[in-house]
Amino acid sequence: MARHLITSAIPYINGIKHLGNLVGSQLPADLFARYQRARGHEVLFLCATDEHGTPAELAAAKAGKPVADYCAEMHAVQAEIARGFRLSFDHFGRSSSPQNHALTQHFAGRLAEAGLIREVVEKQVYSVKDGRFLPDRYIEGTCPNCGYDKARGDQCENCTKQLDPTDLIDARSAISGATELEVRDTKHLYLRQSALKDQLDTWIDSKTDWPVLTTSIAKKWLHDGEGLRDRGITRDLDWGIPVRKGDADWPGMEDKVFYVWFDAPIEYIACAGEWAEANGLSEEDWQRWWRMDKGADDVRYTQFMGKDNVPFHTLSFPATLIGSGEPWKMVDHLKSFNYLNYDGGQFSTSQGRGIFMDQALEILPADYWRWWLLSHAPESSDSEFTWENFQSAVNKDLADVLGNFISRITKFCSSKFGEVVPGGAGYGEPETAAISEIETRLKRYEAQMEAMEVRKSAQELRAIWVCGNEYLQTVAPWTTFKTDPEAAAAQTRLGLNMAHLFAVLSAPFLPDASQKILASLNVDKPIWPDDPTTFLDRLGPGHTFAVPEVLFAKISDEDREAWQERFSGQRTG
RNA sequence: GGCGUUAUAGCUCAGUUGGUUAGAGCGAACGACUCAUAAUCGUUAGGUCGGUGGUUCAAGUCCACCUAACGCCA
Repeated sequence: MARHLITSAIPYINGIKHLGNLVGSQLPADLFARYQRARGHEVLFLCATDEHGTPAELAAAKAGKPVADYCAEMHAVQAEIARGFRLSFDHFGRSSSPQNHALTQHFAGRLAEAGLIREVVEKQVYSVKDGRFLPDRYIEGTCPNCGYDKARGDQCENCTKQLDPTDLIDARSAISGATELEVRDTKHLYLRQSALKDQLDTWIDSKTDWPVLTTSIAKKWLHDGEGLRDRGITRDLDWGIPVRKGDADWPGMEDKVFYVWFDAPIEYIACAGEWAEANGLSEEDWQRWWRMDKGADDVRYTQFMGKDNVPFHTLSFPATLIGSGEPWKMVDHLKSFNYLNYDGGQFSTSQGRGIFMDQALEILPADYWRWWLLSHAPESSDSEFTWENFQSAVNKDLADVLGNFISRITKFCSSKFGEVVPGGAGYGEPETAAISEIETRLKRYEAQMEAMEVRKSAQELRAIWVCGNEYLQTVAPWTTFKTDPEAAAAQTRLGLNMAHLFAVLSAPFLPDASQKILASLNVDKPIWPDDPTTFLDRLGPGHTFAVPEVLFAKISDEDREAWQERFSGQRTG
């Protein structure tokens, strides 16, 4: 039994994510986690919310709530939606957890001891009235370029020009409106990533099985221009993890917090600690997943993320781990995704364009979205969501091919033999042929799932469903029944066993539908069909079942048009 | 303006290290079946692989230039 540590990129706290975000990390990670569990492996699947930083503070201010309260509420909302999509996290943590505070401070301390932190004095805008330094985007004023009077210190939203806070005319604090601003010296910490460049380079080179997309991004950051640059890891904010050197104070850094990019990936580890705590487990129980010296040497660690996150996972986070000098588990496999486009443009959180996770669940059950998104995952390049494509794929694949198969075989059996698996003859030549075909495809399905080839896995799974319809069409038990009921009984028996097989194989993609089929077939402990020949004989004569409700309703043209209309503009509420 | 990505049948996409008649699903046409959610199964049609030139015995697959779309940065 292998051990799989699986993490999905952690979604930012300020609002509900769209389907592009979902398919870019959480959903394929869930597919992989469910598959590995189904194969009987030990899995720890972790995700969390990324809660620190300026956008969280701004969103909280906009909502008129203390930032801690806002984050707690949004975490609950995101957790609920994740459950709605059947994302099977072993724990859905928070980067603001006590565990992450402690661990982030611990790493900073280790890095400082190793001489990998340097202090830099910078000039930054200070608001006397607010009594604090202001991040660039907390400063408003008139744009020197276009005259827009609500330009921010980092960029003018009106003319999109990049700005420095000192460029603004009549600059004021976005918090209080105070105009008494001055530029003061402030001290920040930088992680000396450049000192780790060679070690990172060697480490990347050892990952010969990584996709080119991934290694080329990493290599580009390592070698372009001056090479890997040091990065600031602190900020002048209230909301975040206080800068400390392990357990000790960090002189001169009293009012600072760590920058969100530094503490967010550390949450992958801290989340395991949260998981242990939530389940009444010990330190050792989570450390055996993360510490090479405490049992993690046989763990296979896979990360899922969108392509924009690759540099953080291939360089910044590994720099933290390597720099600590401690034996932390490093990522083995890194699966990155491109972007999903929406009807000719991009999904956009800031512009409210596209379909958001909560809205998706309002109109259709999770399985519909899971199937379409996974079978069209943007793996090799960006891919495109259109309502027409969604409608036809869902109707054809789910309703016609899988749903109808379950329906026709259970109803046929029910009408001729009752709701019980019939006995009759043994399997003959057509049965052997069908089973052999399924076996071939099953091996391919398993290989694609192991390789995390999401689209190809979906394709192969669908082909397996088709085998069922093909078999029924070939042997035609409804005709056989008229002349040879014994043979028809055997054909029906295999059909029902195929339904069982399909349910088990489909579970990673379609957890709800799979569960419904298994329930109607009276199977409570599904096992993986390592040997299809014996598996397709598991439901023996006399085993009872019940005809299930229709598994997948079709999407009508009217529905599609209504949704197309509803989601054509910006999200309003 | 710089960098990068993409450009394959009507649509959404596969095409490993260059090698026989370029593939899948949907859609279309025709046929079979009637157990089933007017579902299913089979057959067929459809592409000078964005354009031009080059390397090679051989290029969708490598190189150069061009065009278009998109993305990142400035």
